[in-house]
Amino acid sequence: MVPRKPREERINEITQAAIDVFLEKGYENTTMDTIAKKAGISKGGLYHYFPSKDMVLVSANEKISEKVGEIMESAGCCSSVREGILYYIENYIRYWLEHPKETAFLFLSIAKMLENPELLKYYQQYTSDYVAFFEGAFNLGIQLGEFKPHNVKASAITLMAALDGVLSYMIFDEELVLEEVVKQFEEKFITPIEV
Amino acid sequence: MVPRKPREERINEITQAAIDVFLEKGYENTTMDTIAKKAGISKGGLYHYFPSKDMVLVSANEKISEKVGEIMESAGCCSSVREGILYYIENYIRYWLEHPKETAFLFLSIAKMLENPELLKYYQQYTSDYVAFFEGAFNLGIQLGEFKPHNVKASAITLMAALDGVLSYMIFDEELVLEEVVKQFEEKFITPIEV
DNA sequence: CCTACCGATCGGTAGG
DNA sequence: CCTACCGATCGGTAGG
Repeated sequence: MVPRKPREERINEITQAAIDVFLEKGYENTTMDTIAKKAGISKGGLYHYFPSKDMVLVSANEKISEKVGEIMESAGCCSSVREGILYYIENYIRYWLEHPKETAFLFLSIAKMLENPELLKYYQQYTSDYVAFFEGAFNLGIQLGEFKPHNVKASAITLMAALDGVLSYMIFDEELVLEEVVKQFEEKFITPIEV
Repeated sequence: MVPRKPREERINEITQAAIDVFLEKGYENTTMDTIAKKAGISKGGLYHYFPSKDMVLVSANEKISEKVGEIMESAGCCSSVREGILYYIENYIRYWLEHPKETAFLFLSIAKMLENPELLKYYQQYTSDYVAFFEGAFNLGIQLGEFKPHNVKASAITLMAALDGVLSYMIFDEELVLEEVVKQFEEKFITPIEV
């Protein structure tokens, strides 16, 4: 028997269907059957592709976070390392700010992964990529003489942490303007390490 | 009919029972009946004190976060504002780091509150208290000539955000030592504003 | 023995 | 503050 569609593609469709329902109804209020129906598949068929609802969560989380990878890539085109990092910070915050439901889902995913040792490794992958991005950028900046030598990994983690942390604050506090926050991040995380 | 115990006390007992079960089994795997049994009450009785499972979550969250208030108070006794803020940063991180289950629960609570407009106000209360603490500290520091005048609210939010954000990183990344992280926070958030 | 599924139903639980 | 009980639903699995 020949598969109608490649496995990868099917997984992609299911993940997108899951995201649609998760964002509309929340994770806990979404049934596997609803996801299956939306993906044009049976529940039994869904379990052929995903071993559990948790793994659908992980897959949805990965897909939602893909946008962040794109922002990283675009940041590479900036004229200086400094501009690249600022570009990333601004667009990272902007993306989540413009997608509050995705942000709530992101936080739920983190919570789920933190409380489930089986899932923790997916979260580790997700964060180590982001930290590596900043580490690479800082190192490049040092190499190019833009930045002073410093503890690059520690800086990268603090910056990533502050970015993640600030998201939930910004969602409900309308006084917090994007430009203000970006300026803050520039003052705290970039200016001090500049040559 | 005379209540056997004051309402406040009963709510406290139930909240503690709920925390015990939440931390052991996770929020979603905890039934109202289990909480009730643990608190020595019936499920019907439990609903006399809490209108919904969500409100038990909020109450549990408040109680778990009480420790943070105590750290704030202790920080007031430090010899300088600088030392007080450092004391708070160190003990805030230490507390959550030593209680990873509580941290996972905290993140879950945030996620729940972000996705439920009804609950958002509880989260707002929770954060505005913390931001106010740092705002107060920074203002005092400026008054006493320890710190340079600067955008105090923005600094407070960025610092709080970074603190919250760094927690999830530290839980799984064992390379991240408390002292290192505290040093980072000092460099980024205190040294630059010192006179 | 493998793949890509399906219709039907299980044992157990939920908040109220 | 309880017993009794509801309408509905869940994630996951069976055989084919």
